Order: sequence, then C-alpha cells, then structure tokens
Amino acid sequence: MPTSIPDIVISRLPIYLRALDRLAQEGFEVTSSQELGKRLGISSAQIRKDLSHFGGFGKQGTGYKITFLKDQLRAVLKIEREWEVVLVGAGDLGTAVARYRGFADRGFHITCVFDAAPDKVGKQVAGHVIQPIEKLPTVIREKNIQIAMIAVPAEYAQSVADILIESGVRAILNYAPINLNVPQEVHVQYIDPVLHLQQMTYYLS
Amino acid sequence: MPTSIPDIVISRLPIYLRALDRLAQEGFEVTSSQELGKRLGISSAQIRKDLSHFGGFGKQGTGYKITFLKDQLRAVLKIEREWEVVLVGAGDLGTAVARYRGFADRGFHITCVFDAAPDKVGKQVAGHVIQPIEKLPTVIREKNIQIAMIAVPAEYAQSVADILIESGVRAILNYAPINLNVPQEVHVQYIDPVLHLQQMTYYLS
DNA sequence: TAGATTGTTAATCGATTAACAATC
DNA sequence: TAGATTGTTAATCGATTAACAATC
Repeated sequence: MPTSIPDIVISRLPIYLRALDRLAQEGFEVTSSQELGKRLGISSAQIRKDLSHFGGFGKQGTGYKITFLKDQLRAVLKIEREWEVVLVGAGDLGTAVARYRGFADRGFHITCVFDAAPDKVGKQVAGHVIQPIEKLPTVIREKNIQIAMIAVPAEYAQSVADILIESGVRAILNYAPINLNVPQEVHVQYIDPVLHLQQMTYYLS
Repeated sequence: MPTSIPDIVISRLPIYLRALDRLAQEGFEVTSSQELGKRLGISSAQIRKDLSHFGGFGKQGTGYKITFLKDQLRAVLKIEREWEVVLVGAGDLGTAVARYRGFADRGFHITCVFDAAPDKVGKQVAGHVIQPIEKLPTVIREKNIQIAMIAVPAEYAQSVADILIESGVRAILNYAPINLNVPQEVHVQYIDPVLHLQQMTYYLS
C-alpha cells in the first residue's frame, strides 16, 4: 500500500455500494459518477476521486458497469466473504438487533447471542439460544470472531468491550449511548439515534 | 448570527452533551477540555474551538462547570424543550424503535405510530394505537410536528418521505437502508448499522 | 466524427492543531 | 504567588472541487 487511504473515503464506499445495489435493483446496468452523485448529494468529482484510490473502475465516455463496480467495492471492503458477528445483550435493543433481517445479504451473520441475566440465558431470540456472558471468551476464540455488537445498558458497555477485546475482537458496533475507550488497533462505531435527532433540532425553529 | 457554524461542529455537540451527562452521573461537577477530550478521543483544542462558537462557557484555570455547560449545550441544540416525533412503520424495526426507552430523557417523545398495513392498524405497539398512514398529514398538521422517523422497507421510504415533507415535516431520521431525495431545507439523518460494519471490515484481516 | 465521461493534477477551501496571552 | 486552563489567533494539514487531457 503506497499511502494509506483516508478514513473518510472508506466511510463513503459502503454508501456507494448501497446506491449501486439500488440502481441494479431498478434495472440499470451502467451508471456514471454524475448520476451516482446526484442520487447521493455528493459531487461527481468526489466520487471519481474516491474510487481512483483503488483503481480505474470506469470507462471514459461510458461510465461504470454496475455489477463490476459492486464486485470491486465489495472486494475493497472485504465483504465478498461473510463475517461472523457476536451480539452481546438480549434486552429490547439486543432482541431488535438479533431480529433485524438487513445483515444477512450484506455480508454479516450473527453467530451467537449473549446476556448476563440468568433468567434470559437458555431462552431463544431470533433462533439463537441465549448464552451466558461467561462463555463469550471461549466462543470468540474458538470461532475466531473479529466483530461484535454491544446492546447492553450504558453502564455495562465498557466492561463488555474490555472482555470482547481481551478475547480477540477487533471491531465493535456499539448501540449503547456511551463512548468506549479501546486500544487504537480496535475499531469502534456507534449507533445512537438520539445523537442524530439532537443534531437536527439545531436547525429547526 | 455573524457567520454560520459548520455542520461538523454541530454534529459534535450532542457527543459532548452525552459525555457531560456521563460525567455528571459519575459525580463530577467540573471538567476540562482536556479531560473531555481524553474520554472522547478528540483534541482539547478542538473542543475549546467548537464551544467558542457559542460563547465562553469556561473559566481559565478551572475548566467547565458541568451542569452549566450541559444547560448551555441543550439551549444551543434547542433541546431544553421536548420535541414531538412521529414514527412511520410498525414492523420489526418500527416496533423496536417505538419501544426504545432512550428517547424520553434526551428531548424526544414519540407522538404517534403509523403503518400502511390494514392488519396492523388499530393494534398497539409500546402503548400507541397504530394509525393508518392516510392520517399522517392530518396529525402532522394538527400537532405541528416537525420531526419524523422512517422505519419502513426501503422501497417505500421515499414515498413516505414525500408525504411527510408535503405535510410539513422538516427533519427525518431514516432507518431504511436507502438515500432519500429531499428539498434542501429538509434535514435527513441515516441509521444503517450495516454501513458501519462494512466500514470496519476494510481494516480487518 | 462528435459527445460523453473518466482519472488525475493543481487550486481552493475548510477544518484541525499548536501556541500563547489572559486570567482564574 | 504558582499552576492550570481557557478563548483565540495563526500555522498547518487535509479534503473537496475545478478543470482538462485522454479516450471510449
């Protein structure tokens, strides 16, 4: 790798991929940076610049073949394969995440669901038997799992994260409304709908 | 307003607020840009710069009084008041959103839940009687609602958004994995967990 | 050929950081 | 007073945009 690619570029690739999926679904076979940009509210120059970090995927005068570009982006993002993910927390939020059907066809599969509450362990959620949190390290190590989702109350999120990282997890999607402190080689992303709402109210009257 | 404040600054304010809530909960009464920065992985200079757009909230040598700074940020973000929000979609995802307890104490209240499916209308979800989507314009206009959340399948999201906007909604939180086209005076934010996962896999081996 | 669109370079724009006087 | 930390300015850094030659 000559120079490392900006995080912000990486963060846009899944958005491009999602738009390409949509275009394919609508029956298009070819698209252009201009059309994609118009749909996404992004300049065409930025899209071409972003893609050019990874190679020349288009043809002058024509644009981009959608199936080809999708495959290329999937390869860049390493989602041609399916990733196994553990989910910690089987409360309201965890249950909703477990039931969410949007993961399957976009590269992710929930392997196993964990909870600390003894009354939840052994019960089922979305086809998974809930495992006690004590088994987390074993399962992660045995199945070599690199990705976890945290859906526990804010007070427990940090200690869950510590266990996950200690066991070998290297990417965490955190649904708890709290910042996690993690070593720099571990990646964390946050889902907090309230943050988005609070941002928008600034612009309202 | 002398010069308009960058969106990216606004987007960090709710994060600061969330961290301040946490600090308060832990019993702290005063904090500094350094401490806040350390917790959030943000430079102290950036925090001071961001806050300085809105006024001088701190004291040299001492830092920031947490309760005071919280109040100031809430005022800036306009969340001293509670905002009414409509939710469209009462499927798995919508139900989970309706049940989520994290909105209440952070400035938002779900007024009403809508769904298009006749077999869902009239049933209850999280204490709300599900309304038919035809009533959306009336409710929005009568209650003067400015914020909506969309939790319908991707294919319907755009047409729901069109109805919402037509009825007067000015901020949309979209849980459907699709980009919305909206007039520029309407604000849209997206929740798509898969996007975050796909970003992180790039960095995994 | 004429028209369209890419990939890339250079210019612009904006955000982050460093540094420090002011002052609690 | 000595130490700490703010608010702000100027310097740096990085990302976006404009422009265009190449070429399908």
